[in-house]
Amino acid sequence: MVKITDVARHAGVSPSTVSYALSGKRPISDETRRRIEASIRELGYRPHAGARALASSRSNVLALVIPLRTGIHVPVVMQFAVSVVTTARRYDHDVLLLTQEEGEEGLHRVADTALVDALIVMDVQLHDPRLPLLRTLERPSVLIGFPAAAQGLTCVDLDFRAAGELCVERLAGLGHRVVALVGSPPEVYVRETAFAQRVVQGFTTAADRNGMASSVRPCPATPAAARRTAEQLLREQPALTGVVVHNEAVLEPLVDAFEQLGLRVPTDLSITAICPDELAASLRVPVTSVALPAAELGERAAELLMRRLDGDPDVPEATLLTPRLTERASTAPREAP
Amino acid sequence: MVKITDVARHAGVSPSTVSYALSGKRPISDETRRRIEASIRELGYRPHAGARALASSRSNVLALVIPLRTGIHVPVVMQFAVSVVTTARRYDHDVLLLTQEEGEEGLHRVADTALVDALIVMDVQLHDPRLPLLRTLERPSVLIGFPAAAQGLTCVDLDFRAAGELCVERLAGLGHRVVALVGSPPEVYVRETAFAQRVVQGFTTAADRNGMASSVRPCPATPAAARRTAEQLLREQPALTGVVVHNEAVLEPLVDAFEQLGLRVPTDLSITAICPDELAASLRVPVTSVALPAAELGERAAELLMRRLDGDPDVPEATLLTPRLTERASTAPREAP
DNA sequence: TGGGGACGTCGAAGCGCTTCGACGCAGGAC
DNA sequence: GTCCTGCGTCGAAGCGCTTCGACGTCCCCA
Repeated sequence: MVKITDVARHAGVSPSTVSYALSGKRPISDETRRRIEASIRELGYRPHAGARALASSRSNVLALVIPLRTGIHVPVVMQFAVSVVTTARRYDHDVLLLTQEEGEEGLHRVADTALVDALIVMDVQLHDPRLPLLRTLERPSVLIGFPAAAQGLTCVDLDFRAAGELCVERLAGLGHRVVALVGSPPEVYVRETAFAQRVVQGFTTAADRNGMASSVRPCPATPAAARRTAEQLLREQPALTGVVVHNEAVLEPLVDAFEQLGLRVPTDLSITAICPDELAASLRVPVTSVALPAAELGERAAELLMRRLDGDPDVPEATLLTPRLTERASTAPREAP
Repeated sequence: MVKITDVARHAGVSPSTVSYALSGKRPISDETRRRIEASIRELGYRPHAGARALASSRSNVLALVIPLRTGIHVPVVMQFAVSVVTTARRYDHDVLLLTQEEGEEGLHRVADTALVDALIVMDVQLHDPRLPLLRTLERPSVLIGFPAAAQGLTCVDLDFRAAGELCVERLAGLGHRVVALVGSPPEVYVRETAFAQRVVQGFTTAADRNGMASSVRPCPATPAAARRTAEQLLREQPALTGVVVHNEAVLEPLVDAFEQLGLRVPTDLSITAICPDELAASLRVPVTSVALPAAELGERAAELLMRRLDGDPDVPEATLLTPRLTERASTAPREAP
């Protein structure tokens, strides 16, 4: 293994000079820098990560905690993770993958051993047991999702409340008066996943504001459940003409189910969804949707973390991305009755 | 930060004794060990990862390189990753996430800086440009997938050739004489992804062996493409009664398409697939399938790597998992003509 | 009864890097 | 001409841990 002393000798300087040339923390003459760079290239030098971490108390590694639970759309998690990795690399950092299964002990482990400099935590619950820990940890963290009490924590998320409202407002603008929300699987609400509840709030608020008849229905992530949900909705709200779907897994089967029950989309029934754009656009009937910007969320999270690591004093605590609705083929004005 | 010297003082022993108590590399009396453990607990000591890595030349971190490309089923990648992380943790290791985008430079970086002790590389191509690098790297690696020339490399994969054969043999056993393979998207074959080609080989071999009429058709990962493929197949092979699907994304739309074209599954058309069990089992018509054992592959890969890190001299180079077929509702004996 | 292990512990060296203080030197201000 | 300042570089200390060799003690066997 070639080390910094080898480079120093080869370039005719001291090890500290090589270190400063690499880090830029002290001025180095162009001439010297060039010699050092040449030596590094020639010898194929790579600084030892452990030695660096020990001496500088910086590992240049971020921890990313991903959820494993059911009811969470896997491609979204993946997109997010990839985006975090890509962004971290732009700032010369790497990403350590943790599963939620490891729990608080896992967070402690990687933080207290200085394996990582900072953490990104996904799938935050309204009353997440990890919050106190994250607050006391000596390393900064960014949460994806907003817990009930977010003070002192850096949080990033899509504004799901506004997303719910946006979907309803769109339907209202098209003249629909009776709407329903097909939500995430029941277990997601049971464990008080923040974003799911916010969608419900936004949906309800906007429906009330517009004087619409509305109902909310969680839905397990299976085609059979989708079909059952569609049947129940039509039975209980025969005048239903607008549906908001916040459940990636059943979006397609749900559309199919409605059509098999005799409703044409969008002629008889308008559908809007909150889901990744790729999914909405790829369906047989492309669905008008509010995008779930997983990649942007990942990027933002990583960037906020880098700012905090840089000691930036005014990193915003709350970052809510504004939802954007893309019109596709699943929405139309309500037919005159 | 509490360090090993603090623990040593608190327990009334020398730092080296604490270290040996922790690593078990030298015998320590029960009495002393207990005192040390108590001190560790009381002080909340966690060894500094960087210092450890520097002194022991072991970071206890594995690199996992995941593919980003199109045509690869995301949930499978995720399952695999989670399984690697879980298994690595069993052996007290963590996992650093790299994207394929980083390429050979990324491999070099994490290996040469001693950030990681070993690497797991997914989505290996038949003639993967990373192979020479992996061979010369001073750290062990395990590949998921078999390149054309695998000597000197530790590889793990499902036996896709056998999986292809198994699907055909099942159809043959049910009396089917005309079969087709709906494969992965064309780009997967273009870049010579090993597993896709092996399925084709197995399929063709078994079909020939059984004197069946057969055809192979790559299929883009969209419902529209699935429908088009179904139509073309029926046009070109009107006597078709058996289909093997090796393409997660189109499995469901393909079944739908066949049914819409007037074929009942399994009465008129038997279908077998190579895909994750969850997917096959969750469809409206549960599909007879050969499981893609992502979790098991991940576990095997991590375990092989741990053995190599332990210096085990006879770690097998090739590990091919035997495919298992699960009978479901999509296959039936061929109707008497 | 003496010698040789095994056991349990310690001290010191060193892993490869960063960083702090110091120092020589050139240039500008007076 | 002197003094000060800032630039560019060096040497040494030290980050927190592991590991090697050494040493004392005890026990067992000849």
